[in-house]
Amino acid sequence: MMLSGRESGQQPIVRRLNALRRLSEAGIAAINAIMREKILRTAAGEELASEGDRSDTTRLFLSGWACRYKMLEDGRRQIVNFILPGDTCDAFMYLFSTMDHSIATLTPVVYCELERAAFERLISSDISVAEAFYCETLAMSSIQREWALNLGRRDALERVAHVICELFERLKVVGLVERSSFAFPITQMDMADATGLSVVHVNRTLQELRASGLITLRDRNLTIHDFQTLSNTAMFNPNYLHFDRK
Amino acid sequence: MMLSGRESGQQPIVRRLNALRRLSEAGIAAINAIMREKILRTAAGEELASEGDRSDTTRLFLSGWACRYKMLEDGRRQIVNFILPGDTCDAFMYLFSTMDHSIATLTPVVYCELERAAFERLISSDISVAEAFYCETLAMSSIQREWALNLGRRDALERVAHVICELFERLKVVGLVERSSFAFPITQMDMADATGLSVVHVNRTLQELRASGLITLRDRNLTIHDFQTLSNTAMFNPNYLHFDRK
DNA sequence: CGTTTAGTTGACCGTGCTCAAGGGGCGTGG
DNA sequence: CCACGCCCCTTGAGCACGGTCAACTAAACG
Repeated sequence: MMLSGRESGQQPIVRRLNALRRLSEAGIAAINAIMREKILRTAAGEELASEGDRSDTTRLFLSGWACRYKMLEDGRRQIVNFILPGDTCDAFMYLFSTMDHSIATLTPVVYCELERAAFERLISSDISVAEAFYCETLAMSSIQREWALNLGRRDALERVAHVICELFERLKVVGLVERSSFAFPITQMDMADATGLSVVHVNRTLQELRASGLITLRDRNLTIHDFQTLSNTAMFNPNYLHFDRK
Repeated sequence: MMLSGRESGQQPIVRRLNALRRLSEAGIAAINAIMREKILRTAAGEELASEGDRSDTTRLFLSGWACRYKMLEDGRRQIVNFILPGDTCDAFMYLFSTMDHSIATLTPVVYCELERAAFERLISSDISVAEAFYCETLAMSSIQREWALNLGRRDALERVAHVICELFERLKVVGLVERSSFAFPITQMDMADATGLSVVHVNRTLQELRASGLITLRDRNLTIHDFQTLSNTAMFNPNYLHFDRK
């Protein structure tokens, strides 16, 4: 599928929002304008927000990977979502008093930070922008539902395959996939916490996927050799990502 | 905790929204007014919406239980959320072209159905109403995250205990708990699909909870004898429900 | 009454966990 | 420059949590 010239040159925030809902030219301009304001850089392994914190700032992720996670008192951790370039983090979260989960970077990250007022100004400037951010919030919710299905009803092989398929589709939309290959910067530990498995079992599962020739994962780079078979194994249906741009 | 007179007499939609975010008097009036329009009744086991459908109507649940669920091709089912009296179903979902999950009633249900236009009129009539519905959408998202933690990192006993604690708190807010007892109309099969366990194991787990004196479950009625211990075993932290009414 | 649906129990088994040990790569400091 | 420590990946062995299969009971319902 070819991308139109209008899309392929855009930065990830615009690409993603535009995949969720068609942005107007004015909307794109407004987003690009605000993006020049406050750009921050963070190292890997930093906690950007913690459960219990106040939640006043919205973050627009430009590059790098992060995750949302929750922990149990005894140290068990569950990653509930990955945050990828183009993702918006905690739009509207300021309506609640506190964060119900934490956010940590998995790699060095570059993002644009917006105070509540700046974000509200942005969404009130253009209806298509507002709707796109609503869609982004709903899409996060939809991904959470799919993850519940993943964690509750898929076995180890299916789970790992499913996470890989999701990452592939999400990265593709923001232009970070090149001939079925993409940077895959997370550790097997992170993968374990995302799939509800142990590190040891994730290791064995990845080897199974490698042995059957479906993927190559080397030097933090993942190549999908047979997406059809991989997505069949995972019973992956991309509809829940809502990249249909109604 | 005593409820003020203003709250205890309200119907569940107002009680729940008001727990998420303080409603204005005008907002409460607007909700009560619209609630007189189109009230529908459905039997148990009916599918209200199916994955892939268009999603134009918002439903406000007045009584009975329903669930959101997703299925895999081979029949495995995961309940991703319960829908209880006072819950709003698919506000803003019309921004997407299709449903990413299905909704089915677990008991006979009474709800108010709003077309997109009617819902948009409602939220544009009062800012506190609009914000309360935004909060409702965000709260659903937060519950999904907690469920991912539940499914990924808690063992069987903890999972079942956690679901019971959540239902207890959510029903309490809408006034459906009486001295630690509440109607518990779902089957062990439903519980299994919500916790990612098998029916057999849910049965054994419930018996374990009964044997340790934490709960009584008989005739579709559940009593919690020791909420403190139950919520400790579940590592239940009610913050994620966001009943803090910032 | 027969049929269906929900709950219960037992026996066996398998997926995935735990524990443990070892290897490779890389950064840091002596 | 090498030694050391740390992080991440890998592999093996044993085990346990929870699944599957099957049978039976009880209640609900036509």
